[in-house]
Amino acid sequence: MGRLQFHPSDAASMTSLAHFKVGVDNVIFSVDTTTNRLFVLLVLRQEPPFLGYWALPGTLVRQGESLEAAAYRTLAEKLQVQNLYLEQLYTFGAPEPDPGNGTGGDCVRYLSVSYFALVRYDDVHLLAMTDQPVAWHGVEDLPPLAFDHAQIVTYGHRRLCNKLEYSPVAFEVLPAQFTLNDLYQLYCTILGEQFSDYSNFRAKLLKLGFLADTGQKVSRGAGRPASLYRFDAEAFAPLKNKPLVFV
Amino acid sequence: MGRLQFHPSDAASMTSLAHFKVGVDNVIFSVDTTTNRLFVLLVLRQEPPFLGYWALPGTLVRQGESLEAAAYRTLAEKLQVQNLYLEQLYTFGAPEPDPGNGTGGDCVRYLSVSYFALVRYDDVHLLAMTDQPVAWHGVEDLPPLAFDHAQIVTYGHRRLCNKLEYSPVAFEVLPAQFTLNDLYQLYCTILGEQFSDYSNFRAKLLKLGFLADTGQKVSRGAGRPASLYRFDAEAFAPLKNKPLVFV
DNA sequence: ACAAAAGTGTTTTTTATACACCCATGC
DNA sequence: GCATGGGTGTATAAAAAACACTTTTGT
Repeated sequence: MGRLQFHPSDAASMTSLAHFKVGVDNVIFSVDTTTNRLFVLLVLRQEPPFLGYWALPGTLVRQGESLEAAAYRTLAEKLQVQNLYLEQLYTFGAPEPDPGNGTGGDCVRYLSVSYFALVRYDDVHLLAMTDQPVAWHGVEDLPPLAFDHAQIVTYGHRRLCNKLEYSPVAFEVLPAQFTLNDLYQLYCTILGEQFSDYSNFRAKLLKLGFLADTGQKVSRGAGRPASLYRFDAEAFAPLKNKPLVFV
Repeated sequence: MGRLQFHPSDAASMTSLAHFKVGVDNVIFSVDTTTNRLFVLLVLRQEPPFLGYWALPGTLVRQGESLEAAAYRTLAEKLQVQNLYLEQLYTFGAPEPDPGNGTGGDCVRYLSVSYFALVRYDDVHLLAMTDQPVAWHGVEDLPPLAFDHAQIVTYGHRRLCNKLEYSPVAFEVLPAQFTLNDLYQLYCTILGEQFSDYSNFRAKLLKLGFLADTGQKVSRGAGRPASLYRFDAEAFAPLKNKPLVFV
């Protein structure tokens, strides 16, 4: 991918260049469709700084490892999940404030590339095998986070809302068969309450033509049983890359 | 900004971590409103690799320098411009393919953070004082670019199109006073020809209410003189952060 | 029977789109 | 006058939004 137009042989300014370690931080969202809560995955730090604070799962990039590979590696240590598609979010790389020890800017700097994803809640198994606690936290109810991870989560949430509106990510997160109300609740959970009338939401989604009625019904407590639908990827294919709006 | 949850004291895996130099590459767009051409700023490389190829202006990040600062610094060396607002585009950081010299992954890696901006053509003065040629190139007519800069330009163009549709960047690029046709031509130049009827474009923009008629007229050759408008930032303020669509 | 949830339809209001047509100026 | 570009309006279609109403179940 992208490289630079400078090179090690460009020795003139070499001495003053910054040395970096590069890390990746993952903002992994999930929705518990039974309680309708939006969660983000956090780990409990076991070392300073920010010992005892919750933080986004991340790691430093190793030799020969791509950024994405590093992101996937950290997650593989903490959870088992199917269909994980990470998307790059933002790169934070301000120099750390000079600690005042007179070493100047000569020390190693840290740069953080953040990735985000939305995963199906039921497909995730959190791994307790590591000594580092891992847990879902409701985004509306986050503890104080290490570093500026709270901002990163906010940034990721905004990106998630946007994605939801113009791409069919919702169907990667719902079970294979779902009711239209499930779908509606999911949108409400992520986008907030007042984004559309349920009745109009129904009509709009059905008219798009990529929701196939399976014929099966499901009854949840009182009330009329709902039809179970599935996402028809083939019917959706021609709409790909179109600027269609889901809500 | 963002940092990591690991730290130099985490020495266990230290040995296998990658060392990075970090560079920034700028995708600077501009529109020549007289010829209606979309340009991107390129520099001619004077050193290998890709000697003699055109490339995006970039530099390596120095000690104590933020990513953005580095991006602005490179540009300051190559052009004088007012109102330059860089926006982060993407971070490319795949490990370079092993050169096969047996050094393994132990060498320094390069990571590129790209930024993009749209600048007012008339506000730019290209600086020839440097030994490196700098020039505008039409995006529809690019020479072969160094590294994968062609992809970065494509990526930036897509981002520019999106920005144009939901934010008032166009007015940062037009002169303070402009005709509605100027505005229309600008949109055509960036988005491509068939995006909207001129007449409907007019009506839509005027109804939004943040274009103030200055009362002045300008006559350009034959035809009825056009009204000069200006962007009314105050009238636009309440629409900020709204998902309004410009076209 | 009644409440609850699913699903359908109707009405009203905006937007989008495609034009036709009038206006003011240079030549 | 008439070609040229600026500017206004209209007619049609589509979409968004609000909400009334019917259907089918559990209790």
